[in-house]
Amino acid sequence: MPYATDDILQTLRAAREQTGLSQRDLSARIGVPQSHISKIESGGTDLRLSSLVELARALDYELVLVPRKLLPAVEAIVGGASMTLSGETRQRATVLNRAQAAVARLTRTHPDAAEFKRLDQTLRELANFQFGKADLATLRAVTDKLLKLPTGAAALPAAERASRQLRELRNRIAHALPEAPRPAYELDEEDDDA
Amino acid sequence: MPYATDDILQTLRAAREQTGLSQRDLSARIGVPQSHISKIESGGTDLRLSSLVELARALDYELVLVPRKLLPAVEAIVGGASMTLSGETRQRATVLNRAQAAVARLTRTHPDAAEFKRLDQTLRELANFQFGKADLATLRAVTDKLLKLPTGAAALPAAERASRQLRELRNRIAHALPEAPRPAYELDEEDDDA
DNA sequence: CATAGTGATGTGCTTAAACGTATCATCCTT
DNA sequence: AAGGATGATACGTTTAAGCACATCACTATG
Repeated sequence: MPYATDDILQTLRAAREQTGLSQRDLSARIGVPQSHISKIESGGTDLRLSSLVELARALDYELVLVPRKLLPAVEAIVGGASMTLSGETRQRATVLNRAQAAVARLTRTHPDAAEFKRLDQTLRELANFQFGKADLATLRAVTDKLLKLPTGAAALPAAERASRQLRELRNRIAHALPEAPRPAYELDEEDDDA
Repeated sequence: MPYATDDILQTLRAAREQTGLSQRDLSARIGVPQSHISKIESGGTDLRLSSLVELARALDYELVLVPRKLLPAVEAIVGGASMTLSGETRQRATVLNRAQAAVARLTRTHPDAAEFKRLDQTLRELANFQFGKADLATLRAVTDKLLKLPTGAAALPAAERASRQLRELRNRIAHALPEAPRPAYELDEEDDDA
């Protein structure tokens, strides 16, 4: 049943994909089953206002009632057609998201470790940048390391190494230096390259 | 249950009052009982998205999903706090609304009469003005005449008179002339004054 | 005072949203 | 080929929105 509310649902889906969240991620965030998110996004259900607002806020959106006369002005700001974002941008969002999740997990097991707060802060700063394929690979590799980290106290040195690598990445991008002095994805002792 | 959707409902109510519609008018327009409108506006129900959109459109509003980052910019345009409008503005909206309804009724019974289309056009133009107490009284009086008009063909001369009076009113306001040459509410042969 | 229009409430019925849980086909990545 | 993650569907239960009809107190208006 194609309601006249299609663009809202489309915006919702675009917003979710833009932030690199899966339907399951989002559903977990607001405490509903994934099946529900799917039904909503495909227009198979007629959302209640409270649900819509909750959903929108989880994606950092807000629901606004706009007089028709002012619609063009507002759409000029918001960007009317919710642009389909490039695959690269999506990958970047996804990996950043995974990294934050990994740090969050580690923080839960080590609430005392200051290194994790520093890591989280670095990740937030990285979220403001637009970076290339090599940078993406670096972030992806570091994230994988963080995800595989055991929850024991022995993880701290590895975490510190990851933290340092991410700060270097941030600084390089921030200062727009040409390229990494040595391959960015040569992270550790073991594996050497893609 | 004070949802986080209060401002939306408040905007809805403000929009309705601004256009001079009663809950019954609005309910008739979108085909729901008045009790439902009341429950909605008082936050006693959790609207479905389709209903909300329908309601908003009936009031010439549109529902838009705005990224939090752009919220200040959008609110600057829309006017954030839905200003409580003065009682005079409300009366003006109400009477204009009644007048349009009266003309619409007459048009239905006389689809051929060009005078009614002219009347409707004049009313639309008047809607763009801000007018004082005397003008309001004039409009109110003419509207009452139109409302009491029989549906027979004999109504045409009276309609023509009303049309002329409204055009004079519009011209006077548009050109900001000091005041009506003769009391605006001396409309017809019969009654003489308030 | 009577009448008409306003918004707020109440009661009952039908339908569907919300939710839990589970399965499915499809992609990638290993 | 095996593995994990993705989004789309299905089924059953509970709760409430939507709707209709009816009443109420309040306020202007004649």
